[in-house]
Amino acid sequence: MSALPNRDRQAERREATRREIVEAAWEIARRDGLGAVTLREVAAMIGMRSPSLYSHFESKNAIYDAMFGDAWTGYLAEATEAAKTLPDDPRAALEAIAEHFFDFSVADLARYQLMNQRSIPGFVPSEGAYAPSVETMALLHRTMRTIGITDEADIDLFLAITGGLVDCQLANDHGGDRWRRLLPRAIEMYADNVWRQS
Amino acid sequence: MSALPNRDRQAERREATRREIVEAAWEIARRDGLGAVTLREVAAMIGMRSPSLYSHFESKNAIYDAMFGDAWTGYLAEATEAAKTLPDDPRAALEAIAEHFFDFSVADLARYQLMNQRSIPGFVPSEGAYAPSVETMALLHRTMRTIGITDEADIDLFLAITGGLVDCQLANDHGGDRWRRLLPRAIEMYADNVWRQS
DNA sequence: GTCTATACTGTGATAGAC
DNA sequence: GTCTATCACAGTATAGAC
Repeated sequence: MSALPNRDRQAERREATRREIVEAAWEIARRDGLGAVTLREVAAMIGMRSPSLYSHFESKNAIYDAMFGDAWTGYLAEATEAAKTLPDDPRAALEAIAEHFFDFSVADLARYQLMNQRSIPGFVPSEGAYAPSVETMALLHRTMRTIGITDEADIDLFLAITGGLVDCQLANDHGGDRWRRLLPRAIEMYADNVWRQS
Repeated sequence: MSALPNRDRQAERREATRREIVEAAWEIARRDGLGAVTLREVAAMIGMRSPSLYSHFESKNAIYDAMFGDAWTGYLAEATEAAKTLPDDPRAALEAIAEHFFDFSVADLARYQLMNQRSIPGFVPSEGAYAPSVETMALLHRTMRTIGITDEADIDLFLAITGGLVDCQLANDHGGDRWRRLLPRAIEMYADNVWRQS
């Protein structure tokens, strides 16, 4: 359908190869940890030599960068979908948001470390890869507004509580639910505080 | 005074060299980040070649291990001291504990990453280095008991809230006080929840 | 444009001389 | 204990085959 069908096919092929590389990197990261990803193994998994990766990514960190963008884009998509079916009750809505973030985070340690911790020495996400993260924050602010929370400090506190529970869960009880069980209570506590005047 | 003065002097000298190595590693970690520590630079800082470090530490991770033990020993010492002069008021005591932990954490990012995050790929603290961390938890439990908090879930929630604030501060507003300012309110919120029946 | 072969630098780690 | 020399492996640069 395009005026330049050849270009499109090339671009598609190129994008497909980039995806292959990133998917291979995710596989290693999930299996052996984020720091265990090596260009040689990524290349071997898709039948290449490591220098060939440089035809598609300018550095190893550029691969991490694509993974970072991937992860936040995935979360943004899920959160956008979830925002459509939030409970009407403000407290139930808060809990739904927190539980969704918690379960998403805990489902993939490597992904969480890449998204929310500075786990790779020297890696700083690019502006482009950071965009879906910023967009996710914007979505959170809009959603919180519909719940009746507009004060930025209130949102900051919500983020700290939710993130703190996730961190404790992953660091001290990986695979368990010791902190997951505290989530409803934590949200109740938070809601009591935010709406303590009314 | 010893029966084997020579042995003592050797042991002292050996321990002094170990300290030199660890201090050099801390200096690099604070300046360029935890992951930027290299054996060659550590060795150069104390006038050695890198292979010589292996006479004192069996691996690079063993140096990280000593640093990990260092950091928690330092915090345990401060916390033990601080526990002696806690306010009588339970809420004020809680806030003092949380503020002390927060300020200690924020004062040194590299130290915090080593103590509380899995920032070094493949590094797992040894049992010995972990001991002061366990001891710190025991101290926290004892202190919380004097405040009137005995339920383990209550303590877990306290840890999550405090740690969450620290993480947000370091990740999103390093050097600022955006989450530090929320700490008194967060502790108030927590106390309201813990003592909501009374 | 895509991939390979080769090679350079820096890393943690080891072997053996002194 | 500390050195020199060296290793295996990492990320990466370059030149050239197709």
